[in-house]
Amino acid sequence: MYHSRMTRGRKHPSLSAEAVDLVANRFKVLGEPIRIRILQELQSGEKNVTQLVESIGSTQPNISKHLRILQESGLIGRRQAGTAVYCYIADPTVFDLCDAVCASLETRLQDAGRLAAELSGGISRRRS
Amino acid sequence: MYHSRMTRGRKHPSLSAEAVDLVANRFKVLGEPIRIRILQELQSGEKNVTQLVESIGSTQPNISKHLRILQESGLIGRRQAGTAVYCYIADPTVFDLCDAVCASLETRLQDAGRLAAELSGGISRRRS
DNA sequence: CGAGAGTATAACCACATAGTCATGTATCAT
DNA sequence: ATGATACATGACTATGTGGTTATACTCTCG
Repeated sequence: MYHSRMTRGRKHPSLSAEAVDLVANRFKVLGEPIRIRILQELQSGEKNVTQLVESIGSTQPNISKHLRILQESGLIGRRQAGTAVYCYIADPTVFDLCDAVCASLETRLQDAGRLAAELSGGISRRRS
Repeated sequence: MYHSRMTRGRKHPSLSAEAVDLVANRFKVLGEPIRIRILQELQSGEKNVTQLVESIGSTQPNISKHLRILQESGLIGRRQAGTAVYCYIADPTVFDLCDAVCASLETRLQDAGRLAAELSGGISRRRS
């Protein structure tokens, strides 16, 4: 039996269904590579739609649609300047999320690498 | 012009396309309410498939499919005991992610609440 | 060796959505 | 006003995937 810790430090009273939906939806917004790319582009400062279209390499309607999703989730904001619309990061904590995922993936890949290295030795040439 | 900070503290050399895909995929795995629910159920200790089916209230094949996705992404692990398969959290950092999202959503909703409160006063009864 | 319990899997359907194309809208310059 | 630029939006298609159903697999027990 694992049983592990019953509750870890702070109490987590099992979120309501709506709260779970909100959290999952935030993750879902981030679950699209092109949206991660957009956030990355905006990390170095605001950019307008055309600039994003060029730097990311997609069509303008596609970028516009993803920008809308990012804005509706509160991750980015917009500022109109003439005919151009400049987008900026509205919730910088999103990069902490990405960093945390990167860290998790890194250890996971390191473990996989260690396993691969271990397997590369074969079984027959191993003494117990 | 916003221009903001050029780079914030640590340098972020714009991840490669594959790295972005990996990150986005991790987020996508978490972008499903039922999978968040499963992780939540496992937070208090390991459970077998039948227990998860009952506590979550879905069908067994559905839960099994989501468990597979969670395992392939390295978030959970499995332990076979007789005919039962017990699942456990393999990457506890996932709860840090959820907490970070919750915190972000909380401030966002608080802001929305403040706006709502402000709007509730109307415009006409406001002096400048 | 059955029989039954616990899971996994395959086939299928329904729906959501990413991408594209065409078009609409708004702002600026001439 | 006219044209041009920047962006948004609607319609459409293709693809991915969540959920269900039926079935297969794998233990354990008698």
